[in-house]
Amino acid sequence: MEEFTDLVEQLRRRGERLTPQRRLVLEILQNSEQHLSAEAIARAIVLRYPNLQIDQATIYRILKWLHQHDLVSETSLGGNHMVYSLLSAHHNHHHLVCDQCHTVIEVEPELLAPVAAALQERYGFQARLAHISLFGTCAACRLQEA
Amino acid sequence: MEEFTDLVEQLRRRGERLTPQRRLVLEILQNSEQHLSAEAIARAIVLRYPNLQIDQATIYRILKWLHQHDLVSETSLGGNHMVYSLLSAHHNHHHLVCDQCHTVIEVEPELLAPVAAALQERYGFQARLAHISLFGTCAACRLQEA
DNA sequence: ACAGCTGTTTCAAATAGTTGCGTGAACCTT
DNA sequence: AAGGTTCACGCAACTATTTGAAACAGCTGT
Repeated sequence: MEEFTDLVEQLRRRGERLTPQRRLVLEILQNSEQHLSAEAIARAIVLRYPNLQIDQATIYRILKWLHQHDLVSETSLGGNHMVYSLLSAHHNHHHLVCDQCHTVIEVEPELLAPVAAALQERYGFQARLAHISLFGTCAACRLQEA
Repeated sequence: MEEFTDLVEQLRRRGERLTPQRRLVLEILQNSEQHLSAEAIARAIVLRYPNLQIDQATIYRILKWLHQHDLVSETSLGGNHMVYSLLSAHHNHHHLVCDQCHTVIEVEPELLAPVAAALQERYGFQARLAHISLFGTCAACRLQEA
């Protein structure tokens, strides 16, 4: 809960407006260990506050807004929808997604740190490398091919 | 044109079925230097053969099929649609996409080669790193922020 | 050239996400 | 606490892409 007010304060300090809808989405993300889809967030809201309901367009706008402020990641895991999760300092990682069996392997964020450094140095580009997905073929599926 | 029959033969050898629609999409991709959206491909087809018309669902299915066979890349450049391009040995690259000004910087594929090697070695995962996009903030936009 | 098996095309409908616009609410000022 | 400005919300319409099902067409063997 402390983290929650933390985020709220962080946003307020940036001059952002805090609506109940925004607090709600933040709360849901805060209380989830996993990546959530926009629809899962909507369901979680209704589950927790059965008489509330947030428009889907609003949820998408809030997620985009949080993403722009670098508070959540927006990731494709190969399915037909994006998943979102809070960018806490701990618990960051990237994803290896197998195109064949759709398994997702989580890898340490350090793996891409040298890339980020190189981009910064050579292009002055500050890459946002958080919860990225890389697609390919996992070890098990490679074996099956042979 | 030689490359074209090359691709066709490559697919036929794999036992794939070659329909006029597939040849057409291949031809369009072959003759384009740039990344094309599905809609751009449809337009290009009508432009070249005004009395022909391929269903959009077919175009999407063909593009997915070519992507699965590692003949084309499927990339998001931050807009609301994917772009596709032939994976010729030459002319490969990755993209740095600025979230603010939407500028796209092309970078050499070698930049991610160490990552691919590390993933292979540590996870047995064979990553498909071709025409990937990394998002972030470009040098110019970073200056403006300060 | 023909027949048949199998995979592909088309059409229409579904899904994920976006956008324009009018109303309403957050936050600043007083 | 009231007033006004600015921006977010809700609704509905729209775009990009996917999927199911039925008709159709490559390719193989004859």
